Amino acid sequence: MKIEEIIKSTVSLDDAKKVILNIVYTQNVISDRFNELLKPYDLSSEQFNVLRILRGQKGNPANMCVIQERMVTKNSNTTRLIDKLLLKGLVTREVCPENRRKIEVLITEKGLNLLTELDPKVLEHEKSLASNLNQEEIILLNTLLEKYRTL
Amino acid sequence: MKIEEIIKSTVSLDDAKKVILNIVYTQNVISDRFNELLKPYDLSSEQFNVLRILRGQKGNPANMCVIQERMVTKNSNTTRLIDKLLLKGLVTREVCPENRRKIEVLITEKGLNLLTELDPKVLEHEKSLASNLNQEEIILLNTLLEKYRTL
DNA sequence: CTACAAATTTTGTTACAACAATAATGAAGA
DNA sequence: TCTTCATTATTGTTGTAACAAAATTTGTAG
Repeated sequence: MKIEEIIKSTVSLDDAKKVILNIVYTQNVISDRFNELLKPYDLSSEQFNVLRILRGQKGNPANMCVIQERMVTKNSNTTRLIDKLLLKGLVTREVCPENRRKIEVLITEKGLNLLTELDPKVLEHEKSLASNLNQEEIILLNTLLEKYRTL
Repeated sequence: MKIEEIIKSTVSLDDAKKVILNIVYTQNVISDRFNELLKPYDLSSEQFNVLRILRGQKGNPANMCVIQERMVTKNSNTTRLIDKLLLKGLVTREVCPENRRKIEVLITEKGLNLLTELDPKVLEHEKSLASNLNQEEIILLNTLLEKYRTL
């Protein structure tokens, strides 16, 4: 469905404007579907994102700074995000002994198991969204988006 | 900058995953810049969006349903959004006489003037974002995004 | 060794999003 | 007319986002 129909625009839109609407709207579609996927697990997409960053650390602890800079959507209060994960027993949090300003966050077995359970569903989500584009088009889309946001 | 560098990923990512990250991240870039633009005017992007919908009505009032379905990002509580615009004197709100369940929202002179003031800045924002792509690439990007989100 | 600046995280506050529950009105049928 | 259902909008509640201010620890210049 074209973006003009979606927002029921009566006038035809400039292409530069359309790109913005298309990106914003497509992001909403992605998020909505992803939140739907996560809902049964009582996990927000941000929380999931942090868990995956922690798994990517392969046993090394991550401090708040590291987590923040690896998040797609930078979130000013990582502390409270970690609080939630702590409550669910999905991560541990300890003061770093070398530098007591820092905090070491680690994913727990329970967190790892949850991710393992989610992995196939997330993969399916990613593949299903991209299923209307062939490999070449996907690569092209990546290139264009990267080029688009370069200032 | 490539999306892998941005999220400081150590492993190389699948293209289907990269598309998602690219769309989400690009949307963040767009929003951040747009909010920056609106900040001096004490207007949120949602509020701006509603004002533009109202101007698009060309004098005809819009009720809540109409506003909602034309918003790019559907927002469950349009009522409170309109409340804010009312407080600033940018819109009027009245009960529809034909059907008293409905509400007629209209943009005021003040609202129209604000939009007129913003128009060139918004245009500049749109053009500047798209400035790294030529016309052909922009159209291609629109096509690919539309195709991408089709289920 | 003290004082001051930088780095890192936490907390407070305000506003907004999501979702369900409620209210108000209208429409249609027994 | 009365009941019931559908439509439209508002409100309540809970959680989260944004942003600034504060707190804690470290490094360093005098």
